[in-house]
Amino acid sequence: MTEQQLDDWVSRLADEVIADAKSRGIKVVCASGISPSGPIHLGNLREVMTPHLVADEVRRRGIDCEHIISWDDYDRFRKVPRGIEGVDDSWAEHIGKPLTAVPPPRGSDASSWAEHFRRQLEGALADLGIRYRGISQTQQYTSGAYADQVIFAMSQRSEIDKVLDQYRTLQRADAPKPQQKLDADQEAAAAEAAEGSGAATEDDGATTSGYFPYKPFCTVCNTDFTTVTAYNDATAELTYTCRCGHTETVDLHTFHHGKLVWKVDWPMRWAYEKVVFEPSGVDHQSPGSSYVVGKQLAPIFGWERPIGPMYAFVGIKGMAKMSSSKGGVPIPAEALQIMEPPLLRWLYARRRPNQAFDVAFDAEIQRMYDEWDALARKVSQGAGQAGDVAAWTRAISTADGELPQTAYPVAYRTLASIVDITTGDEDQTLRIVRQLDPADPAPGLDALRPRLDCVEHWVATRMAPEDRTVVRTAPDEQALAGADREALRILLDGNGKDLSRIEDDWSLDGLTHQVYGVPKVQRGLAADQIVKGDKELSAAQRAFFKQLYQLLIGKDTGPRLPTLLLAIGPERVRTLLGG
RNA sequence: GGGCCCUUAGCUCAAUGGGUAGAGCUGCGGACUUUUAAUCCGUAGGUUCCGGGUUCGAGCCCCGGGGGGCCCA
Repeated sequence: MTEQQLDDWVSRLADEVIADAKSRGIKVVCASGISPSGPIHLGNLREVMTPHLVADEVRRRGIDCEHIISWDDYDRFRKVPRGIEGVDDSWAEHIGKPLTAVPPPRGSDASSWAEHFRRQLEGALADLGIRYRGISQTQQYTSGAYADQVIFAMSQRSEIDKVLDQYRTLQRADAPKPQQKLDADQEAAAAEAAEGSGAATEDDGATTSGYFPYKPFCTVCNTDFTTVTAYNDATAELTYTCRCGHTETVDLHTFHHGKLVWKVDWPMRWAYEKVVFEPSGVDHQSPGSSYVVGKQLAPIFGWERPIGPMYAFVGIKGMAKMSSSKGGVPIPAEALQIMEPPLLRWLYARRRPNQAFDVAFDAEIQRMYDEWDALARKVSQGAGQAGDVAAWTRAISTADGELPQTAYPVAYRTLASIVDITTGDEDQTLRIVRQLDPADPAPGLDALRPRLDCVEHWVATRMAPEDRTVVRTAPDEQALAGADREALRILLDGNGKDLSRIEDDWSLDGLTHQVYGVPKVQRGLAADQIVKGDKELSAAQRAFFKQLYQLLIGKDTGPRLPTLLLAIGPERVRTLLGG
């Protein structure tokens, strides 16, 4: 099956990319650009996963290919993100500095803001089996790697300005007059939008003294609140002034303390790295966005805009209050605490880039896992449609080999329910798990990992309180008083005939026999008598079970009783059931 | 005001470069002495958002419109 070429959206993009690289006589280079300006969330992961999947498909076909990740860590620190632990308003003093010159959140041992957030992602990328070459833009710019490109861009500034100006005037001409007052919400949203990232809102380099696509960071205060006031094309000497009062003339041949504005920086790098494939988010779809403008700017640098689908946003389903108080949207590392790498890969591989999807952190994750397990079963039987098989293959493996998988996969929801009632007790967990399939019992808990670790983390941090099973610590005397005491006595002590004391066979099977036997002997039947289609008996069983759940955990329903009893233990069961 | 994406069964989505619309979940029915399930089998369910056009043939391509999402101004 691995011999056969996969057939899905990734494969079709790879066809395109390979053909393009071939026609230009170059190696396939797929690129991602990540700005470590704050937590790099699951939406940003699409920026990495999409080129990764394409690059990986190219490699699977035995064609040389590279995936680069440009860390845009020389971007300016725009604003202080809210809700990040160890960060407060005092970080505002760093606004305008390169991200690598901003201190990391308190408590981090990273060397800078950029490194702190970059490292969080790097760990997850390793777990996900993503192979790439990381390129720090700080490193590139400050080393002078782009010096020629910077000087070239400056020499082409009127050309560049002309392109950018099309959109500037277009936007003004088409802008409708504001006809109604904005309400408070709209105003706040507008302010947020104006202040926020948004490639198109970025300063494109226009100043009152002319257009310059390069912006220096001030050598005194290290911010980019600078204005270029003069430039000499013959000598590459540039003069700037800064908000802080500093003024200086520098030679761009040797001065490497600034960067091209984003809309110019991007096309320059396409050319510099010979990028053939680089997707972008839907925020680049509007006219005047860097991706649209880049199509016209790339030729100036002797390149053409790479193939680049727009990818839709990734939503998060079921963020409990804990995360909202904690502030941000979850990052890949957090997702990997509750789901295995192949599952996360699958979520990104199964949907085409233009489809939005959600990553579930709530109980929906159980359904996701059910689907995943069903897919694995289907594929192992040789069934499944082309797209399904492709997504599954991309999820569990890369061109470099297979990712670690759980040897003995038990359904996520089953494990969740077991971990919930055993509160993580390993002996009990193992005992219950081994009962699941007596014909092929789990060899040990290690065979259940890493999925079990994910489940334990999910139960501990994400399971909804109302779904949790909380065993009573003391008997509910009132409920006990109204209970069917005879039934409880038979359950605990037997009926002196075919049901014995509950402790006598304290096993899953024994307890099953016991709990189902009680309503039968109460009705004069043998405890193990086979009864078919007796509606009354069914009703009696249900009522009896409901009573037990109430006495044990204060709810009408819960985990299967034998399992629950096993987890609670005989002494506590006797206490809670009155004797 | 402009742009991009989406619109298929109750829900989530498929449909190898036009060729009789399929899965999963849910629902319903049944089996299993084993719940309100952690099993298995069966089954129902669609005017493919609407209107035109191209074609022998359109879920798919073209035009117009509706609805939803997002971006920009």
